[in-house]
Amino acid sequence: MSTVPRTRDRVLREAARLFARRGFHGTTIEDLGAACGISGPALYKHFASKDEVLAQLLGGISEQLLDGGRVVVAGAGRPGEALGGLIAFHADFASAEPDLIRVQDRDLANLSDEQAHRVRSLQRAYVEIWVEVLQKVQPALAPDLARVEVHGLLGLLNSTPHSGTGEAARGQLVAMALRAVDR
Amino acid sequence: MSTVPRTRDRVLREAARLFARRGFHGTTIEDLGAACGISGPALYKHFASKDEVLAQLLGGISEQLLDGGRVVVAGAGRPGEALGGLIAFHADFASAEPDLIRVQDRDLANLSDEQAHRVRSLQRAYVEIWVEVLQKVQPALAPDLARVEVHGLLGLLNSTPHSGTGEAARGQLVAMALRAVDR
DNA sequence: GCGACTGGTTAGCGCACAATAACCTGCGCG
DNA sequence: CGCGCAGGTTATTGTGCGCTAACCAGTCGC
Repeated sequence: MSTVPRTRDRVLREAARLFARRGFHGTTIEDLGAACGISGPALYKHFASKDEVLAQLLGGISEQLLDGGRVVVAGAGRPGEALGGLIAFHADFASAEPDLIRVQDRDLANLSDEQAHRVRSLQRAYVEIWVEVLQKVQPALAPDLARVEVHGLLGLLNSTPHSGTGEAARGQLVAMALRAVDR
Repeated sequence: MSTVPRTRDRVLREAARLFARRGFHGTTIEDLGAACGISGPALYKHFASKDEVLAQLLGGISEQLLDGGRVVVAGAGRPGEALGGLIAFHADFASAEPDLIRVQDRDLANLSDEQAHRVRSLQRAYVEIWVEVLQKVQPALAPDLARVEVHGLLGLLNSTPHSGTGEAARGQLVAMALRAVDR
């Protein structure tokens, strides 16, 4: 079915787990291979370098969030609905993938300049979606304060790696986020 | 005046800056020395190892937060006042020291098991202070949900490295945090 | 004025680990 | 059947970097 080999995906999944726990530099090529049932340099049959693994991982996350965010906003009617949708969407993601959340804002610094730039612009675009929506909900809010508020919301929702990923936790965080932007 | 040499403190300050930007493994001993005006292995006159630098840094942060939190709670009257005090206190810290915030939850994994354990218990104790206060404010809240809520608040306030450290930003985050726990 | 200590220097060692080389196996295919 | 290639293996290389060694300058106490 999949034209792309399955091992590659496996590597990315395990990389998320290991990088989240021990960090990028704290994980060796051999660790990563072992976690995938293959060992060591076999990874180079699928990725050009260790850095490329990280780049694929971070790029994938950022694209997934950006795409999802766009879909949510496109499908929403009133701005308030869009904001609620973004909160729910991000909470879903953070709750389902705490490892990815962890890696995303922790190991960006370990990317090559070029890749880091790419990922950062995706992230920026995602944040801008939020900022635009928030500014429609609260037109009086200055743009830079809106950006502060968005980063605050994302920080709140991204606390899943520390706080737990259950359905109850997710609901709690969503409720807090909604109260935080409600006035 | 200070019985302790000044260079040591300088190293810790620069370490915070460099670790925050490039990460622990992304910063070499020589980088760190150079940033302090000395070069390379001179660090070993002040620290036994690179890891000890990180340990001192993280330990210092955790103790500072824990002590500060205790003082706030001890000096507060009603529980609501204590919670507001904790929020203001943490916002002050996160706003003044975004680098420390960054390093704290990013490079914990690079500590030795022993040191990591020490730091983690300090962090846990700090979180417990928040949880206890929050539970007094909202007695109906289940303990584990209170913990979720606290981590959410800390995540929100800890967004300063992404969102900016101005006075206006700090105020915005505090306001959000207060709304998030108000009902 | 001379040991001893503090805090700095440069040179060099050792090792972990990313990356490569060289080799093997099974499988689709004309 | 033989050939190419996808996807493994182990052995090896190269190097970045943490840390030690050996040495030197200033400053104190006696």
